[in-house]
Amino acid sequence: MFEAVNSKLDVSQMELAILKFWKEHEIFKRTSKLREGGPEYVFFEGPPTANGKPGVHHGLARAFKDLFPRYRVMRGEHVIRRGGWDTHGLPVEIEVEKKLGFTSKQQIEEYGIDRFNELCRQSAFEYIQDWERFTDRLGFWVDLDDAYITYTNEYIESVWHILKSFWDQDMLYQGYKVVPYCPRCGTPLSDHEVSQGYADAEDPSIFVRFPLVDEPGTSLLVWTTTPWTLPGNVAVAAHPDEEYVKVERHSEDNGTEILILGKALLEKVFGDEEVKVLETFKGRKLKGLRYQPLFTFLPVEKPAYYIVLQNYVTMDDGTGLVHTAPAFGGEDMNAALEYDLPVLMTVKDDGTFIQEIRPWSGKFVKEADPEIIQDLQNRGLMFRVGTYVHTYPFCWRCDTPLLYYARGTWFIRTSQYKDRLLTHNQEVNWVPEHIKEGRFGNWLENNIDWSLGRERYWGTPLPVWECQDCHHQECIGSVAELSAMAGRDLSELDLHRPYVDEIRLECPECGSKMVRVPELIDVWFDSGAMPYAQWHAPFENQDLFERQFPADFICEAVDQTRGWFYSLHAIASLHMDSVCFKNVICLGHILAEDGLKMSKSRGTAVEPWDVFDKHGADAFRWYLYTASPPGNARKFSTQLVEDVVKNFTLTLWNVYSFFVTYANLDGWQPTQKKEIKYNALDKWLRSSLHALVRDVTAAMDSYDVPGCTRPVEEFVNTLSKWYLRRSRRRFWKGDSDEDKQAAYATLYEALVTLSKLLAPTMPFLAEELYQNLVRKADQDASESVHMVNWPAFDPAVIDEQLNQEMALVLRLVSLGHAARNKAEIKVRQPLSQIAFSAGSAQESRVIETYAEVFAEELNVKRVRALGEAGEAVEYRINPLPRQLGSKYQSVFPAIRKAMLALEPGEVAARLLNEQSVEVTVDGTTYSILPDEVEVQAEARAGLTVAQEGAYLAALSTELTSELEMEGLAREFVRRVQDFRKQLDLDISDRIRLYYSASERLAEAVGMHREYIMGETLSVEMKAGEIPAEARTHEDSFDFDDEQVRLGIAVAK
RNA sequence: GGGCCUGUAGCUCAGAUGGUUAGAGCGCUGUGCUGAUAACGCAGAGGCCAGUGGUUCGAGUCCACUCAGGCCCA
Repeated sequence: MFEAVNSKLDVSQMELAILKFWKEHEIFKRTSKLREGGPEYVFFEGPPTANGKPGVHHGLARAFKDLFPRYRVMRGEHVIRRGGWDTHGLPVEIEVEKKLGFTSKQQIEEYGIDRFNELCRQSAFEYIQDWERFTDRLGFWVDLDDAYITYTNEYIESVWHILKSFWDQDMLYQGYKVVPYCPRCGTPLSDHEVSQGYADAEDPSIFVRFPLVDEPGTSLLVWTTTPWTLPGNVAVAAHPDEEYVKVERHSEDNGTEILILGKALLEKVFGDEEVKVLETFKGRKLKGLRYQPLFTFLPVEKPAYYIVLQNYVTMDDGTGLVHTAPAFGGEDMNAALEYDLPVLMTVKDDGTFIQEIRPWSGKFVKEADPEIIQDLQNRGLMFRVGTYVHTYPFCWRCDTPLLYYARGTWFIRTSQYKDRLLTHNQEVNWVPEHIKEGRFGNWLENNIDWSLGRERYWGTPLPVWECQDCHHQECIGSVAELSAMAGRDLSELDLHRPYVDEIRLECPECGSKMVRVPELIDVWFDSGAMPYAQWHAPFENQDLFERQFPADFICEAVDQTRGWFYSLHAIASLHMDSVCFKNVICLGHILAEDGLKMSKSRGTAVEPWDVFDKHGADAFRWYLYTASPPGNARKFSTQLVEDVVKNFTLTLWNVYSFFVTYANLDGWQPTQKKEIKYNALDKWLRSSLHALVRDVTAAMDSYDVPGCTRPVEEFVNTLSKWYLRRSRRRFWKGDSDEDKQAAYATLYEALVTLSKLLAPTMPFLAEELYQNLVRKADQDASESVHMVNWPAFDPAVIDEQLNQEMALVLRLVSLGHAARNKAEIKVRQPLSQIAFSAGSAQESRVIETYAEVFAEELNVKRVRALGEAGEAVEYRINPLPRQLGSKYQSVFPAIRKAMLALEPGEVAARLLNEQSVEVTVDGTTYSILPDEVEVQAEARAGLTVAQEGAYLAALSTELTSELEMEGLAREFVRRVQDFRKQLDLDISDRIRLYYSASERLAEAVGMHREYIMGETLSVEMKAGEIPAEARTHEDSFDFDDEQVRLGIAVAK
């Protein structure tokens, strides 16, 4: 016996019970143990930071991450699903700073780096319990007890090892580069950090005169949006090949002045003002032209203040003459290197002017802009002042405007290994595919060196020590190495600041003191090093690491393209000369119902626990899998998850509870091994089922998530709405014959297979079905659906033709129902016959093959093909463009015209007999084949007809008294059934039935006595007075002008 | 400014290699059914397939440009 199933499913309660079952029986652990020795399937968990609460978007990634390991385990593979936590980095520091109310680095140092970092260590795990509960409830199987943690000494040591190996290969270098720099955080930002903080900003837009030294009264007109960089100006750049002009205009003091600017920008700059063009020339002519410096706060030790030629100059906006301050722009710095210009460092680390910039010393540079503008105005150098709205980068954490700033920092020479990065990218299967060549490929193509240094506190220290005297540098690759260099055992040392900083080494070159450089490394390097560092390789577990590298599968959202995806890929390419992950699903973002990002302030954020509590994790997961392709952004709401429950879960649940109910009534057991005589419907269902297994397996193997879920949905739908609908009677008919056995066996096979197919995607429901359907019947079966093997399909069972035929049957049945509706004759009234017409001879065969199915479903006595009885039928023919068009190309329209000009009846007759038809166009004769034309039939008047495309159903509506009697009998049955239900009788309760009916009805009941008793489970049926024992169950019914009084007594 | 993606019914999505009449589910309206009933059947309303121009006998599909949105980069 199966456990009785309540047709009303409480999803949440069911899932919680399954969770408990998994926990009590340690199913997760045992699925892994079970597959030990099997092929290794490698999954890398991208470590989240637990210093914020998990949201639905984390559910998205975790749902997708969970799917493939579960599937692979069922395929017999062994998967280590090790969790991980990303614990370092600025986000963590910022949170702690907020708590402490700090706004500057100085406060941190005063507070003490040791105490500060201790708080960071705690903060990184602030919400770890939320994460654990969330992960658990979602059914994401990942080992969090043994998760790797990026702040551990072991992890850091592995990172150091990689850095050292880079150092040894000269991949690590220190360089001066203009970097985006946050003056508040006091650190340069990586590109991926910068990219998170672009926003529209209004900046000054000023046009400044740079008076020429050798041509009094003539000035260069230069445009900039960063007045604060002007004290750092050392040159002006012009494009060598663009046209420039010298113009004369009336100046404000009623005199005239001469300005030089790009010709293309004349109109933009002067608008309606009339200016006189004195001269036009190429930019290269300007080379070396000297101008008077705007400011002379700092001495220059090299030639400066002249025009340089640079190809990056454009005529898009400004004046075509570009102010060059090497300390504050990448292109400026390049120009400085090319022309050997001086670099004026006018700004301190904290973003304020240095002492030498006297008027604005100590002022934050952006705040000094108005004063600088005023100063230039006072000196008559300002041509125009305006504002300019553009997108400008702000610090992604603290919102401070970033400064582009020349700083000494550390880099990895990734650009030198671009070829390797590109080659290995070719080995990766990206889902969606376009990321490979598009977003990620382009990014690699334009690779720039990885800026590694971070001047912060909570992170992996860069293990480079520098001699204070001779500046010799040593990179340390392990704790042992450090100990050896320091001359004492440091194995207990916390490898964080400030402790590492306190270690002083003796310089092997000069014997002087070496101290660690101040930088930490980019946290992305931490997470990108996880394939090695999670195992503490190569210091420990080297063999394990080798078995667990590279990954078969990783999955994160698209924003990781230049984050984790890149850091994994770059480190693996440089360190191992290998691909790091073979398959990657790159998820789109989750949007709120309004199509915008979820926002707490707009109230559009969805709380994941709401979803879990109301509709469960399975439905949540299923929605994410089926709603849209994984790479697309997806709108999300609780309502959409509810629809999954209603349309999918409950449909399946109904089939399941139906099966269990009747199987229990009949005492049916799956273990009964007998030759099964499948009927056509069973064969079709099994054919569909095995095709489903085939397709879902293929989709799973190619990481096609909609492909492994949507077809299941489709199958369940047809299972419920066609197979079960058509097979219902087979289950509740009295005797237990072969046909009934076949029905049970088929439905059981379908349900059990579904539970396995659903195990990776709906792990709870799958387990629930499995426990009852399989474990209840067979105590020796695997303890969990997640421990069984993935279902195999039998190609011999798959009959594509059968599947197509049944699709046609469904279509024709639908037409039959439409015809009945049109005739306004209910299905309960039997009719004499229905005739169908299909578009081709081949399709017409289906009508005969499935005559019985049609007869039963549509309640007709006879089913036939239209036209066979010689009734007058009109035909239309439809030459099919797909076939004929592609065959005859441009002649097709003429052929089509010629076909339609022929006598349709004759053409149809030939085609339906599978003969070809000849048409002549422009003297050429074409032979048109039967499958190139669709034949549409039209029935003569007198039949009730429903038509769709080439298909037609014609219903005979004449009623004989015999048919009417049968109709009445069926109506009678329905009243009895209604009554049974009303009385809340059990489905299998036998009854004694008493009735007194009006004359015609009584006659009908008499004629169909056996049928009625069988349908209503009556052991006795008597006309006349209702006996006392049935009095309590007595009622009257009127229908079809007939009356009946019924009494029911339950037979014991 | 550049790159990648998306745009098909009120909503969520399908629409191989181009094929003339663009589909499904949900929702809505009407109607039928009532031992699958938190259902089901049938019918209906609802689409300038984002726009413009091209290629073609034929374009939702291919090409170019434009517009809107998302993400990434400057």
